[in-house]
Amino acid sequence: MKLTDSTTESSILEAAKHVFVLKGFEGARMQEIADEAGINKALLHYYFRSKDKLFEAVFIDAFVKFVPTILITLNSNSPLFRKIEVFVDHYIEVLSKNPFIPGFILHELSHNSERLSKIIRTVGLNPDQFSEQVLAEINAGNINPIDPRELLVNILALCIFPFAGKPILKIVLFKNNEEEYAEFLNKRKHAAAQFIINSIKKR
Amino acid sequence: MKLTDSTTESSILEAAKHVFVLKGFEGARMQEIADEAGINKALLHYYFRSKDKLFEAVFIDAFVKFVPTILITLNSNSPLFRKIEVFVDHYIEVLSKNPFIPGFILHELSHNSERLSKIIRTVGLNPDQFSEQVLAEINAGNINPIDPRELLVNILALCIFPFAGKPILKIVLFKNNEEEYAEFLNKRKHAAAQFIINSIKKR
DNA sequence: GTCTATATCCAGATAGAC
DNA sequence: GTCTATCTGGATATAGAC
Repeated sequence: MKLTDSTTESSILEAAKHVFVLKGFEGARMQEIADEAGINKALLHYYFRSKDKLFEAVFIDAFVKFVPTILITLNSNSPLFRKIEVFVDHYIEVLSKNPFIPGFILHELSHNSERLSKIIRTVGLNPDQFSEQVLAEINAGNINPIDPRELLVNILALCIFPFAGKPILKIVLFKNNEEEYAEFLNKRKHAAAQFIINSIKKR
Repeated sequence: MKLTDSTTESSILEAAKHVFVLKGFEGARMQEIADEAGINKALLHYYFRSKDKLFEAVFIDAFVKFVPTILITLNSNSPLFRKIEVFVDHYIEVLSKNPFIPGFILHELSHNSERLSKIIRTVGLNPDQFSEQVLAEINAGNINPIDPRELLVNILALCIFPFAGKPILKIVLFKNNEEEYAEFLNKRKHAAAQFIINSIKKR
């Protein structure tokens, strides 16, 4: 978009992303972002007019990076079971490297749905192709009948919830042990896919 | 706890709960809580010393009301399949009446895990009895092998995610139509339980 | 472009009358 | 207990020198 992709601008964006994702819009402080970017507050306002604008840039970036790929993968041409395996494995892997993104997106979306919903629509998420595929498999007698939207929500829930709910799950299941939780997530790449396929597979 | 359960105190708590749950700790304003309770800011500080204290009262109340019942139900004596059906139906029903609670608890827990994790431990959540039951069913050859913790997380994920992710799901799946989403959640009480049971049931 | 200094605003908290 | 008025700190944002 900009030709002058100065180091400053990108380091601001990087710092802002870090702070906003961790603290949320309301909890984030411009001072902290400035510190983390190694500059001062005034420069933040020079590059981005306001906290609002800076946040919007960060949110759009995170949203576009993490959400549409969901449907791109699910709308691909792979056979259904393989698609589910690949998706779950890939998405849990990505989220393991960005564990705070789900909570960030869900929270900000809940609290600014008016302002941010236009972003969602701009991206143009469409689950129709996935739905068609599911219905075709049902008609062919390969899987048990299920509302494709239910299946889609289930897949997303099983991937995302372990991250959004990490703080409490880690305590309840693993006495707050970080390594064990990481191992749990790793096993889950396979286990969650298997759980889904087991449920819909005709036997 | 207090003998003088004045109307004022309870109306403050009610207003505070409403505002905190909707806006989060950082987003909430004492002024808004005072307005909603029909009093002024000074009285808030008279009853609860600070915003922090008021928040803690609200959070504990919400947490104790919504989280431990999860495990009480799952640790009951019902047979596994019936237990899952009852739990899913009951929990989706409860959350339908308090749709913002999941996001509230998950978000605040993520951002104050140090301060709030003692609350979690105080409540004493223990999934062991549920785990035992699952393992017993596996050994008896009634269900397919599965890590009980995976199963627990899956059940919670399928119930909670549709609420935490409501803003985006409503747009992607139903073009933002509220009634259709409510109907989706209603069908889900049965569909989600069936999805789980299908997956673990030996056939 | 980058800084220091400052303006402006607003939220949490307190003082003190009633 | 409840109010009005006020203090105080901190956060966003701007002015203006370099």
